[in-house]
Amino acid sequence: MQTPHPHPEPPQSLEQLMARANSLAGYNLGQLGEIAGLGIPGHLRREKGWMGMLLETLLGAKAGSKPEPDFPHLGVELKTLPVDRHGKPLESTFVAVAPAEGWQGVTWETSHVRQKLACVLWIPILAERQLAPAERVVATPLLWRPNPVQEQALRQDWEELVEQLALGHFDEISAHKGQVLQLRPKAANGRVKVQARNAEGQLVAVQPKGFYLRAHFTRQLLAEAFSLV
DNA sequence: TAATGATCATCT
DNA sequence: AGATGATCATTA
Repeated sequence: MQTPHPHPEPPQSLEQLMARANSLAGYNLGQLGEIAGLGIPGHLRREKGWMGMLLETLLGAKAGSKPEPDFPHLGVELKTLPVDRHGKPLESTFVAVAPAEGWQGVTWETSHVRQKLACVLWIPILAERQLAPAERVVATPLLWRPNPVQEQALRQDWEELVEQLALGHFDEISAHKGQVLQLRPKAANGRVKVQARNAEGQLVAVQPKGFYLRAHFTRQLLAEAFSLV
């Protein structure tokens, strides 16, 4: 096992990326934050993306806000996943923004959701809320591609949700829709608005939304990967 | 402003 | 407890 490097270059191969990811398992975030030379917050109330940014740094992902996979050369998206002591996800997982307009002609095959989920490096982190960030522990990583059953479930939800968006129901869709994929607010706050067209074609100001994976979906994909089957 | 990284806070 | 709706930091 290698020792984590503070600021590695982007990995040149999938094998190198996985070797790095495996080398982080077992460390707590206090140790890793120190290795990376980052400040370690006492809580994540104001730094909700801190765990994700830390893992990006240690794995050599491109920092910043580019609309690209975290490892473009490898086609791999990095996602940290907070889990409880049993490995059960504690939160849903943000996937992609849902544009308020322009859905006509968009298909699942070319969708950002499918592209983002084509190949994901999941880094589960024991992150129960009672644990301070420094005490949270990195678990065994999982390189995942949707199997046919999973992709079909994602596709079905995506098509149902996008149909509603295309029909002008952006502002009416709640998080209750979708078995594995849902739409939820995704904005700095409730005053942020974007323009959408309603069912009558009128321009209306709506709160931005994003696609999220339900926790039971990520729970199942972890279970399938790590169980005996 | 819009994209990245997500978790928080509250209600049921 | 679990899920929904709301929110926070940073960067280009």
